Amino acid sequence: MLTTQRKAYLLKVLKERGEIVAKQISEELELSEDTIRRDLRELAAEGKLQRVHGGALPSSAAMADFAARQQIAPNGKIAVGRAAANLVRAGQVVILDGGTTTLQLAKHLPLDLTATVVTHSPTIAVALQEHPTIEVILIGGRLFKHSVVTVGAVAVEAISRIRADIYFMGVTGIHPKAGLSTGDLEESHIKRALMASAAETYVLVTAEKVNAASPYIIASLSDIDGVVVEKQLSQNDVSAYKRAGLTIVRA
Amino acid sequence: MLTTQRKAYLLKVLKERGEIVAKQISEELELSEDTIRRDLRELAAEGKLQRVHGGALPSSAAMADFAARQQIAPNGKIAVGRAAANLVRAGQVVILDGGTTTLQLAKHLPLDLTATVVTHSPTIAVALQEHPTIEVILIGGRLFKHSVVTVGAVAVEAISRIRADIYFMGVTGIHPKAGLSTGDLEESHIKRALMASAAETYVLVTAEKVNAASPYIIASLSDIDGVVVEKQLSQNDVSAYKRAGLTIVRA
DNA sequence: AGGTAGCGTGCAAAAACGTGCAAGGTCAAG
DNA sequence: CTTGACCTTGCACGTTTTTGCACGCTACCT
Repeated sequence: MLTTQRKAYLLKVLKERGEIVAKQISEELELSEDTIRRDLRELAAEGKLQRVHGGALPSSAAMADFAARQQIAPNGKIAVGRAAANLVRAGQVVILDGGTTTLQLAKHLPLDLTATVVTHSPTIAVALQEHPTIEVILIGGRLFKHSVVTVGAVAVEAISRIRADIYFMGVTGIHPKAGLSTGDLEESHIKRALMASAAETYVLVTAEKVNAASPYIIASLSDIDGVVVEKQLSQNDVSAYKRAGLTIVRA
Repeated sequence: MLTTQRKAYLLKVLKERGEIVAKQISEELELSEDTIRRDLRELAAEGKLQRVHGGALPSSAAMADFAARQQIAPNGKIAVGRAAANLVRAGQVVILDGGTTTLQLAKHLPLDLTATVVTHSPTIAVALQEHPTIEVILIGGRLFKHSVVTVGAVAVEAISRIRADIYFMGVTGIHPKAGLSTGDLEESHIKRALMASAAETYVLVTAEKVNAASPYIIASLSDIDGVVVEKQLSQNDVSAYKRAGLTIVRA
């Protein structure tokens, strides 16, 4: 095992488990604690993590967990969410992705709207619990903690049995050539399955995600029907997507 | 558990519950009171909290106000939840019912516990998202809004494919003759399905539910293995359940 | 006023730490 | 192909930190 690999592993563990216990890692990797400690010291010097007695913890709020991200809903996300909520018609079956932007969508659904919402995000299910006339269908499966959505074969299977009118997708990047992408492989599969179960797919896009790409490709622009973007984006920024034939909703 | 995490945990508890009781925390974390007291002393020195006899309080009045609002869970539910959490062993597959008492159970699972939690409650899934080492399996289905749990054929089907070690059930009534009951028919079906998928079933019972019955019967006392009850209940109250062969855990 | 629960201190064992060093491996110049 | 510089890794050693326990003191409650 190479040093670089080992450090990557450490950062991965930190992200997934939220902590690193030096002794535990040394057993997992069958290396001495000294080596692990050395790595931790170096990663701490690079600012990638915070060294503590016994192991390491995430360096800062930069690695902020989902709970923290949730509290600070930027205006962009609120605007995009509200605009997308207006696209929903009475009686429709709507699929809502997980994520902070779609959560804003859910919170902005009109109180007199009668519709069915399908989601794989327990957070959104809880948020819609107070809505009087919306029927909620929750997709089960293994909980992917980082995004707080269910993933896995069980989830894909459940999704395949649903026919929805419209799917609102969240992404971490949208790019004219690379298409839509996200940071987790499992999630990209789920998003594809949700697309396949919906007649139309709209992507919710806040400014920082435009012309960006993440490791895992979900689909190309030609596979979706429209995007909801922040009003502040320039004509230049959206022209490529308009040319691709997408409906542009400015929030 | 790392020292730094423990201090973070203390501050979190302080924020959520509005107070810290040293003895209580030492039981939750399975550490000596000395260690907790030392931590409290250090945090007090940093001005992060105010040390008092028996534990600690928020340093500022503004914080105390916020904390007080959060503290809505009655002591009985907290005690029963905590006692039930202690029944969980490392590596087990645990089914958690929906409800406020089981939510307390989830919140009191030791932070270093490795286990799998199966639940049909999105609320519990969200609460466990912060837990570092617990794998969460969410049961999908139609959301029954009153209790915020999934129900229906899809849920029953998903449950039937799971084999768990122990199931913690919430009820609205437990009665020596009528057995276990709840207020919704769909939920009673789900609870039966969950029982069938678990090797053992424990029922969480707060004082007001003892010797009460609701419209829909879930099962008889002979179908379950134990109950977790509040300590305040008299011997008289529990004797009927003891005679039925149930394990009684007093919280 | 007396008993109990909580407190702080000192102490010892255990765990984690940093440093220096040697064995082994890699790579490139000779 | 050999040599030497350089890096990585595990171990030994002494140091520091952490933790639980024993002891006597203090605060709180009845």
